[in-house]
Amino acid sequence: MKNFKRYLITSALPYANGPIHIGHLAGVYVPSDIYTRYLRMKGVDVISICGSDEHGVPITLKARKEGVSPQEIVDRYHSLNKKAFEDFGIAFNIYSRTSNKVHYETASEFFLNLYKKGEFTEKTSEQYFDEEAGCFLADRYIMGTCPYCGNENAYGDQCEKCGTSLSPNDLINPHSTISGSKPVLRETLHWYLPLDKYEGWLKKWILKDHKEWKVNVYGQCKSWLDQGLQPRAVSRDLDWGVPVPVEGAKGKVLYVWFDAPIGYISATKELTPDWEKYWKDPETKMIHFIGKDNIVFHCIIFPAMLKAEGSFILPENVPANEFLNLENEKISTSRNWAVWLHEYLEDFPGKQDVLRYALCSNAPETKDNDFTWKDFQARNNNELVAILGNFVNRTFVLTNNYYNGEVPERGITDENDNVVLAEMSRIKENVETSLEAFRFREAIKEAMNLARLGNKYLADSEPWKVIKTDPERVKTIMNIALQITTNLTIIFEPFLPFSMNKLRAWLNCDQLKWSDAGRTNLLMPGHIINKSELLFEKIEDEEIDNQINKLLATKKANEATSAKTAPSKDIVSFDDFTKIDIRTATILEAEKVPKTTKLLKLKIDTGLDIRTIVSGIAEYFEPEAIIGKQISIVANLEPRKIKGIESKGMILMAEDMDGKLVIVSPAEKVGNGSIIK
RNA sequence: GGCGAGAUAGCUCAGUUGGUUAGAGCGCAUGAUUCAUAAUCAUGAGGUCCGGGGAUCAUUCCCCCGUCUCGCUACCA
Repeated sequence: MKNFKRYLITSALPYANGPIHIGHLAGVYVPSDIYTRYLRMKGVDVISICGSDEHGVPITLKARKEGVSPQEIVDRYHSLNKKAFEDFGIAFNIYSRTSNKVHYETASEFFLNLYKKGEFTEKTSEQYFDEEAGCFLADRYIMGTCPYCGNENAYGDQCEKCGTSLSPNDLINPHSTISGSKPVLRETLHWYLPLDKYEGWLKKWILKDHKEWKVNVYGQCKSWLDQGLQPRAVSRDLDWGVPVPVEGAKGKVLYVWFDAPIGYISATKELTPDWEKYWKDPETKMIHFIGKDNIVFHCIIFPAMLKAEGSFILPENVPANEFLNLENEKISTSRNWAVWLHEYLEDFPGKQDVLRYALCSNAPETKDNDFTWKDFQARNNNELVAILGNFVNRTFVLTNNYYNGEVPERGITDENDNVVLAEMSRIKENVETSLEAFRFREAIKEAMNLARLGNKYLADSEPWKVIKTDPERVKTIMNIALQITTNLTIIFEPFLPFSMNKLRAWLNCDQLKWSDAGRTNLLMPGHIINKSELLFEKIEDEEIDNQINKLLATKKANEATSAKTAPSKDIVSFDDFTKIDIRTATILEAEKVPKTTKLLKLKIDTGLDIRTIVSGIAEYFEPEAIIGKQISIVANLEPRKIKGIESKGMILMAEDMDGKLVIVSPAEKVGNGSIIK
């Protein structure tokens, strides 16, 4: 096992188009913070790097929507998130941002280095250009009619109505969202990083040399490498981002995936003039904390960039977590389905550690997990309050009652005492092993065992009884209880820094080193401890109900807005309306179109004829289940070839907010071909 | 559609390089206890280890076929 001199910890740069939520915390920032704090307590040289990722198309879109500049958007979320992290006790050495000067310089320089070394390939391709606005259009800036569902507001990369992924060329009647004009195809030059060139090297580096990586991480890398890597464009036609620093690249910026990871480097530069020792000395151990959606970037693409540059070290490990759900549903920024960190801090002042504890205990380390407010409450009331807080409180009350806060002398210890004393260092080692292996759930559980040990020790030795018969013996018992309490301040420090800070103040003791954990003489006889308060408070049902109601309100609001989102269409004349031939029909046969996810091929009886209609409903209906159903169709729609099958007509569906489809059929059975009017 | 990961007690998760009674925490039940925020301690009940096949003396664990969840990917329509 290689011995490292220092650590470089990076945490995924949060995207500055929204606030931080519990999903980010559980997946990335809480584990990274625990790990960093642990290393600091060990006294090793470690820095923790993070910052806002502020480029990319979604930010420009949000800015446009709100009628402000992209800079205003990123300023807003950068300061919001930076403060929230600080208040939550995520102890980054620096929380930087990719819109600052150091980053522009660093990213340009990085690009130029590769450029000069000839690491890029250049390629021209045709892309849509807006002649009125005078710029190329990102896929998201192009709207048009979806060729599959007819939605007139489909984006160039995706139709949000039917969920289909599109390319801008698929759109019927494409128009620019900037000027509204019809875009034209124009040639544009881009630079590509030939990932294929690094395939062999990556295979060895990951598949052979890093078999210890988490199975989800390793598996996904293997899948990518087995499929073969393709060159990837590193530039885009956009005006928001780091300009491509070569001649003739006006209007081109570094693509955000290339730009963002360099943010780790520029943040380090901003932090210390010594940055190179963290990034270039092979005796530095670099760890990337990320979520599972980022695996490919951090395990394949960024390492390839670093390798291509040549002078940088590579990550030793990338402990990516899975995702956290909230009350059984996916967390979603756009749907406001989240517990936002800045709101939590307002709603639960002084309770940072409770959330840290709940998220760490239930971190999505091996699979997606669910956060519920009930679980949060239970973790607090049954574990933090009942086990940890209670033990601490018992020890303080007894010590203050019996000895006025003076730590008593430890006399002769009995067998049980010795077992308990020895157990402390065993727990320390267990926590250590778990942390080193990035098993944070296991680590925090083991830490809690120290408090359990304390409770059990008091229950077994019953000082409140013994005090009546053998006061000398009680001194030994309480000395041991106090040593356990002091050990708690070390063991729990990485997990619950706020509470341990309080506890140290009550114990009247300084912050100790990790290596002190397990020692049985941390508080010397005669040392005076202070009065204590409650380490944790119970959380009542009312507070939890408030939070749950808040979420229910969000749900309602979402339903209401989605009802509003379908704006009414233009008035049509009665004549126009009558042109549409809507009538009833019955499904005779239904089968899935092979090699598609959404398409069903239906044979229907329209009363006029038997015909074939292809419909994108396979995700919601089993073919067998809809055979015999009476439906409504548009019978005179222009036929269209879909997947090589001629589709004659369209089936009418009602679509709810989640995209769920429901068949529109007559309330009672009527003859096929009955006109709907 | 391709690929990756997951599916184990009411909940959140361990685990088994295949081997007699599958574990932990929380919840639940019962008992003990009162120093402690009804907090603690002990004991106990709870499981077709996603479904179906197969190989094996034996499998929750291996192989095959499915189902569900999540992620990545694909000019899938």
